[in-house]
Amino acid sequence: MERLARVAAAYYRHFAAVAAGRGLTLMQGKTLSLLVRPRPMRALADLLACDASNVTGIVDRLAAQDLVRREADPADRRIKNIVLTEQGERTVRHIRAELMSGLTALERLTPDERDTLHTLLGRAFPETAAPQGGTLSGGS
Amino acid sequence: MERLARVAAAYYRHFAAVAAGRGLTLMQGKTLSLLVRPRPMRALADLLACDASNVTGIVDRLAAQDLVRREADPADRRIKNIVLTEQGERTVRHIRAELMSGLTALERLTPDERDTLHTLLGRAFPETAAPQGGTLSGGS
DNA sequence: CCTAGATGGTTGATGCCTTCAAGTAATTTC
DNA sequence: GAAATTACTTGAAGGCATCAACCATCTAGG
Repeated sequence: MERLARVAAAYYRHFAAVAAGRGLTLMQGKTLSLLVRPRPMRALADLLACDASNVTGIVDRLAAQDLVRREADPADRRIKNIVLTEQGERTVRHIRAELMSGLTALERLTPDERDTLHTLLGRAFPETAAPQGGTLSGGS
Repeated sequence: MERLARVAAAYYRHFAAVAAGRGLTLMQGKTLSLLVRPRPMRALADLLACDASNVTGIVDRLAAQDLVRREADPADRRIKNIVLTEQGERTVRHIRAELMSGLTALERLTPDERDTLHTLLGRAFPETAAPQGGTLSGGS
């Protein structure tokens, strides 16, 4: 329980450090890694669990670094879809790679143990079951 | 791995919500719950993994709400020990209680499973082994 | 069609956290 | 006792969180 708090803190610090290595903040890194496919601002706000007005600023800063682009939605002109630029995709790949390489944590467990861990976390926190915002498995 | 990210996020949101219920921010709540016993500012900075200059402001705000008090250290007059006021102790108790009651998560597991989870997390993240900043077990 | 209401996004204000650089006071080291 | 450390504070600049207000657009009801 308390260990969980520490693990959570360690994870966040690690992520923030990796993002900082590329001149990004935690939220900017999180946002980038959500953009495996284009998403409207509103979707980002939901996934980041923050106010929509907040996303405006975050995307502004990402766009200022040319990592992201706003694209008008043809079907609904209110919507702006956020898309990774090529540089943005490169950055995401790098971040993901560093996240993994730095996270030797899970390699200290056997595959069986990893599976157990995953199952237990899933049982304990069913509400974290991945809506559809995952980094993979985009069943359209 | 990705599940870990979600669990971490969920944990933080929960903590922040509980703190907000008492008019506190996440960092203020964290700080309060570290004060099971008096600690110098520097120790708080280390435990919170943030800059010392930061703690000044956090403690200022807690002190302004009369939850915390600065006490001069008799042995080293540079040091200011931060102590919970009575109201601060009440607040900590409430926060801790709400944290537990809201966290039915672990009750979804059997004691055996809880133990396994704890062990696995400990093996995967040995660096989170609890220096001595815990909320209990203060073996002086 | 056309008004009323909901929805997507932006802006502005305020407050808190974060990082950095600089500064004061007290302690340690030589 | 001078020099280097250490504990804490201050100030400036940037980012995130929350809230209220605001346009533009879409959707419903008449």
